[in-house]
Amino acid sequence: MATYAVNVSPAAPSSVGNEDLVGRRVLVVDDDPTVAEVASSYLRASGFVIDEARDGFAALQLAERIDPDLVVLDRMLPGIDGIEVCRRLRHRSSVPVILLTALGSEDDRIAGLEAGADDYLAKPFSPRELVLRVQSVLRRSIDEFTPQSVLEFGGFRLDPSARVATRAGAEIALTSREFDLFEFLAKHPNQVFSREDLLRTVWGWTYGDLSTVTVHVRRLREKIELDPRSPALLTTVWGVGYRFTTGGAPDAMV
Amino acid sequence: MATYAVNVSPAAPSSVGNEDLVGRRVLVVDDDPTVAEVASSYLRASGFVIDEARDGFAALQLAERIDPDLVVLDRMLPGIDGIEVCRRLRHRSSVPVILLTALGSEDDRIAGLEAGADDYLAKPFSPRELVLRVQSVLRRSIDEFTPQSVLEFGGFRLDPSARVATRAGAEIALTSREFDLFEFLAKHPNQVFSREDLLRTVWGWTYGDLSTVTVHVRRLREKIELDPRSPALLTTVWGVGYRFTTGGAPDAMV
DNA sequence: GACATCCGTTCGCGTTCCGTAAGGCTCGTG
DNA sequence: CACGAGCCTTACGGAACGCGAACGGATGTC
Repeated sequence: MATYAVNVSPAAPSSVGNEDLVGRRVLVVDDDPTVAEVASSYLRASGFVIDEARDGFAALQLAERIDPDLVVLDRMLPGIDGIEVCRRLRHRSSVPVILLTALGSEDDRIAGLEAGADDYLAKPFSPRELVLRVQSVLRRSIDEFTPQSVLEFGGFRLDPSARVATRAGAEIALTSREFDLFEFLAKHPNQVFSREDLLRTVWGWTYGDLSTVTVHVRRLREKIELDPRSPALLTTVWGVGYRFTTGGAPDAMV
Repeated sequence: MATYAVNVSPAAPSSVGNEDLVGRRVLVVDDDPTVAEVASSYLRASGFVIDEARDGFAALQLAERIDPDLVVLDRMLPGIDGIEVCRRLRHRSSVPVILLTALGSEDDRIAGLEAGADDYLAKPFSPRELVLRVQSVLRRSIDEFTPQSVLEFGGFRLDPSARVATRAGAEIALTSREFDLFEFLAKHPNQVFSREDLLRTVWGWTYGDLSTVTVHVRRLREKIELDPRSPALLTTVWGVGYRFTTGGAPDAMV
């Protein structure tokens, strides 16, 4: 089944799979042992490596030592306040922070965002949602700092940073949209996407004319398919959407 | 005529529109017929397909059979306690659970969190709010780009995300409905489903012509059975329905 | 300012798929 | 063995869908 974790920015097509998240270090900061325990065990079950701190001071010290990939931070803490901890964390690193607020009050949210929190969760929260948010935020931050890798498959080569596509060394002249579409499909091969899916992820629209997708698929086919009349790579799945196959026959040469 | 993808709730930062939720299966578990009835009718009005159970045991059994997308679970149940039901549900699937608690007591909340509930609602609840919570939780649990697990059995291979079915490596050309039917049956082997069951789960209808199922079963048989005249995998259980056997003879040769 | 490029939209056509209806067959029961 | 209900098979019409071609507007370039 599918999903979405709250993404504020219009659906970024992430290439980071859940398996890339396994082993990441998460620091859980809460003075309530029960809450911390529940959160930790769920996160651990999802493959994260967990450290815990009971107050702000310990949190800062620990963060310094272990350099976590993400921090789950309670807003209300004995000693240094959660907001302040967040600010100080941010002062010397760009570690993502998820803030746990007492209630979804507007003030808390604003304060949290100002302090540099990446996301927040109102208490009482569901541990499963916490896991989803952690994964989502981590995915985003990994995306951001991972240099875009070049995609190679079946004679094609896609360079996202240069925005150049070649087949057997020869450049394929793609327009901007065509490249975006191609890139997304190439990053998620052997998966069917509906026109709505593509409109949301590639175009970043939540509504719109679906035939836009149809036409662009057609144009893309014209440039990458050997025989655009009977597509071999970018195939239509009737009543569902489109699927990109990198090369059922391994390395379908040109 | 243009076809539009419309997101009904622009307020929510999620990219999953409400239309994606229509037809999802919700299991409502409550021993009080009045409560169950109210909840069911409201959810049904919002486009969900509803099944009901009166106690924990029936709930677990039904969940096994129909594989719901979400469970609305009363905390107080005759026989097995709601919390325990939740825990057992979680034991073998990741189906989201919304717990109905007698009152927002702290103990209930903690116990629920530990058992893995996704959200709560204190009784008496507003049916309107229930619908909203169900939609919200479902939206969260839908992760679009995480490929689903591939099913393999007796020479067959079913890839739900690619929507490709193969036997011994050779692709079987299935239509959309045929694939859905095949997928559902393959996910619940050795179980008998009535035509009503299939119409509800695969088609997402609560009423309709049962012969629709009959015909599709026949069409599916034509494509997956070695001898469609005497089916070996998708067999008829007279007066009851259909059963799919992954390979009565272990690894039914090709 | 003229031109080329790209993008989103529109319309008509051919195809595919689905649901339903009708008749024949099969299985279980009395 | 006969009957009836349940199931299978076939055929068909309509609706949904995808495709191709072309148009007009917006944008950027020379």
